[in-house]
Amino acid sequence: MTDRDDESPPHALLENTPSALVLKVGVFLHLTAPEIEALDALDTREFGLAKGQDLAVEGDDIRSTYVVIEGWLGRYRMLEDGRRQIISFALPGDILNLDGALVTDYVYSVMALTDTVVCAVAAEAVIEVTQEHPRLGAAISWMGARERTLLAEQIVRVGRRSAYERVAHLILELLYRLHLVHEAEKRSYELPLTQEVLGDSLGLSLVHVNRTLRRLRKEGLVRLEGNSLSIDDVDRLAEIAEFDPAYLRHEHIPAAEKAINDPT
Amino acid sequence: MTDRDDESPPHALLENTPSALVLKVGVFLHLTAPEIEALDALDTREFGLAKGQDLAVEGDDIRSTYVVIEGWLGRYRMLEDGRRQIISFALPGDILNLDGALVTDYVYSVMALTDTVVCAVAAEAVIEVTQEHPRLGAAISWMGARERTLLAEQIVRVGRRSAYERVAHLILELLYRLHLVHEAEKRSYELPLTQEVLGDSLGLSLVHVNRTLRRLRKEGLVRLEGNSLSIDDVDRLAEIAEFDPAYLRHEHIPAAEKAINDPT
DNA sequence: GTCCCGCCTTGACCTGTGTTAAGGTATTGA
DNA sequence: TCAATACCTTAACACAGGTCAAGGCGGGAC
Repeated sequence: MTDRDDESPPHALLENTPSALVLKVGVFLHLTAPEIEALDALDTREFGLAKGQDLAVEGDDIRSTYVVIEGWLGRYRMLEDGRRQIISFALPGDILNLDGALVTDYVYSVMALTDTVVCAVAAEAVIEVTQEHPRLGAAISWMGARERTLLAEQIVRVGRRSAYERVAHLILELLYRLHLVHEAEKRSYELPLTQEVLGDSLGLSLVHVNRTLRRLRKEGLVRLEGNSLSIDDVDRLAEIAEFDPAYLRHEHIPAAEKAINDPT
Repeated sequence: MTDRDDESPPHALLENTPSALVLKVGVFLHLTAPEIEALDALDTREFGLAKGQDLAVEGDDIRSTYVVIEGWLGRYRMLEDGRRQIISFALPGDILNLDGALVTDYVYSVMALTDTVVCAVAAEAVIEVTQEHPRLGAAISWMGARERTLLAEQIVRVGRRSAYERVAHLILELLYRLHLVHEAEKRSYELPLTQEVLGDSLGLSLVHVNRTLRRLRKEGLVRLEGNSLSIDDVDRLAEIAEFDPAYLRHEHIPAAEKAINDPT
């Protein structure tokens, strides 16, 4: 994971791409030539966002779907008194607002948590493509299903786990998700989130996140220097968090391939 | 809402239906004759579940999608020490396991919270239908999007709201959802959930749910006799919960109709 | 240099919610 | 009739996690 010239290390996967969608969809579907063509024909627009900028805010009428090329974003909701809940993180390779054409005004906001680059695709165009290429529609359903799984897991995390378990669980989820897009080493990764952001994701206060991290450090489970997080004992951490990566699978799943390839 | 012969009042909407799917999908898409035909051709199997029975448990390899005909179910996860988190409720008219063919083994369990009747459809068949009728695929994407919204809202509820707000918020969400399927009066409905179940949904203990309901009662916001819940002051409750029903819309949305009807 | 600002860290104290325990009221079934 | 079960209710107490407050450190702007 290190022998690569070091200018732009991890997301080489996603570079030079007219349509990041092709790569994303290609992760779990062997695309045919016409399908690739159709995806590439979508007109896309790549642009950057500085840390802290909102990609969209509640009430916007978004008509685009976005593929994250680089950086992290967070979907969140603010309450009137300033409390914030981060609903989900979008990492490189993730898709935001998949159903832009179906769901009209947005009820959450999306913020760049680091400097980011995203690629916008007209949401209606995505739908149109699926009309002609139903397999792509199935692929999209699949992505949607995966997102639901992530959300469900977040509910369990926040609803029934202790602070200690929550932090451990999230750390592991991020490790696995980053692995899938080659943005993590074996047991470590760059975690570009402030403790405040972590708290707002986990339903904890900044201070308690700090206490909890301290405890994990003292117990020799993780190390955290600057933004570099490394996990010393993945197994024990997984045990503490009762973490099972099963819910994160999203490679080619034979059953799905079959169902999709085999119309009628 | 009362002038109807009273044998089987509310879900008349869903009765005598070879395929509850037609009704469900029809809620937000004007179906064409061939589409209806295709949906009706799916072979379905209706069956009942007694309260407390599991429709599926973690690890099952479910190959069916279910439409809830009658009764309430809950999707949940158990932790090893007995803690339970209910991720979402499925009410009459809701669909469970929409992506049965795509996601292999299930990472949650689903339990009948009341006596229920569900209608099973082979999940792969659903996919096949969408290959031939792409508009149906879009409709399914839409349902998926709606479910994600519900999950996101649950995350905010559990992550950043107080017990008092959580209970109020859930009470309102259920009111609105039941309205959509004609299972609620204007400001009241049957709430067939024990306080333990409410707690497991809201990330609270049974005892604290009780305390909180007592408070809502004492403040004249809701009445609860047996399973009959009625809300005395919807507006104030909504204010307390910071509840905005926008996220629950799922009627015909013009933008979506257009996108879907207008291929290329 | 030095001032500021964003972020981390820690301690002291407070409170919302969990836990334990006990009893109440229906309902069911023998 | 009584016992058992399922659910609700309430009180007393405990504790996880929130809040408040203070200070540290590093990097950027000037």
